[in-house]
Amino acid sequence: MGIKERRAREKEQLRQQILSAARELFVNEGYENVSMRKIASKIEYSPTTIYLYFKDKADLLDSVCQETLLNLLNTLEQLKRDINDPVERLKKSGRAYIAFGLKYPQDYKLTFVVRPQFQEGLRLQEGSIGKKVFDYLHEIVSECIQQKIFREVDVETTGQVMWSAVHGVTLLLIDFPDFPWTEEDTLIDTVIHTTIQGLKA
Amino acid sequence: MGIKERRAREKEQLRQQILSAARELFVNEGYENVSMRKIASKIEYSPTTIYLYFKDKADLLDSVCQETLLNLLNTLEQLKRDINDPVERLKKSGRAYIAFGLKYPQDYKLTFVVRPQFQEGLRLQEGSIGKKVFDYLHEIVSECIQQKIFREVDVETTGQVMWSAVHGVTLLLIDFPDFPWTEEDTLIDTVIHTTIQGLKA
DNA sequence: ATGGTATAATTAACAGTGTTAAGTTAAATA
DNA sequence: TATTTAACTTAACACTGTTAATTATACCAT
Repeated sequence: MGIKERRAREKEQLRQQILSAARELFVNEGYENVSMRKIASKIEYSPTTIYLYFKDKADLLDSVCQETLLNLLNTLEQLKRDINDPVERLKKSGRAYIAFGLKYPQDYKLTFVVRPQFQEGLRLQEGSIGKKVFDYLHEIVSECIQQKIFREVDVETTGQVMWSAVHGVTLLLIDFPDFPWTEEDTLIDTVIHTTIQGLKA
Repeated sequence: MGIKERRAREKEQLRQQILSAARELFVNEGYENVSMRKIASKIEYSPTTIYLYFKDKADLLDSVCQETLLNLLNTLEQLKRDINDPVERLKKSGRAYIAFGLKYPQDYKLTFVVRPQFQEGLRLQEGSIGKKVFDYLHEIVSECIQQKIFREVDVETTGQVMWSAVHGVTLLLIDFPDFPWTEEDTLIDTVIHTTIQGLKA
């Protein structure tokens, strides 16, 4: 009975091999400049083998991004345990989100900029990791409103405003590293602080 | 002596024809889904003719982008003349900026996301239109601070915070069109309003 | 151990891409 | 009218993602 399991294990192993080859190439050379043949040759399989494990190139990208999202989610969940005050949690979470983006800039862009472009009609599916990340943000914001710390704007909008701010500054810092930014941490803190203040007022 | 001029005029005319055919296709079908052959057939020339006028497909998109950025700049300059109150001007400018991004998502992404990545070490080039757009923002923010409407944060940081907000929401709306956003205009207004409030407080 | 079977991986091919080199047509000059 | 020059097209190359058909491999029952 162990044979089927070993087989499944081997299959999973190859899947992971494809996945990590794809990530490395996507990150280093850009999604568009990476062909299925290039990925295949990296792992020394024929190009079509990949199609036995992933529907198409976009699906492969999607799987790579799911992994990234999972990493992000874990980073955030870690914070939830340690902090009680919702505003403080929101601040720290925002910082953590941005820090994650800056630590893995190419993975961040792959997930939040490239993937949507090539996975047309991508929505936040129920149960998906992306949904969970957003739910996490949603939850904190929700608490801030319940405790009457934020003014009465509906939860959805408030969360989306917060997301816009952190997403925006993350991408700007990634894409224009040579721009004369004010000191990085200052900028990040000011973005978060300003947004939170704006939501209070 | 008029012949050379007529020829030059005709050449410029075809260049414009290519440009506007490309714009229309890029806007309607997305840069990735538009082939050189498709553009060529739209203007009833052979595909290779385009290469007599533009270096490659990226250059074609770049030219489209420059034109539209110029439009944006003109739109903003118009606002400057019509509105006196700096806060009101900032609001309207933010909305115009976002509206531009949503109308020409490929242009916007090319300028502010894709190009910086592939032209490593690229700053907003001195004299470029992108730079001028940022300078414009800088100028308004500067006035808001001078008039003591905004709290005392230095001009650079304030401008960058504002940019982060509009950049963020623009990209999110472009990249996740199927996300369950609150009504688009509501979100945009709230982002701008929140950021401005946060900068006042 | 051998024949059959399911599964995994490959080869060959299609229709399309951006782009270049070579060839052709048309127009302006001498 | 012949020649030069500019504009444009044809044919081709080296790719791309992806599918159908085919081969090789590993397992199972006899």
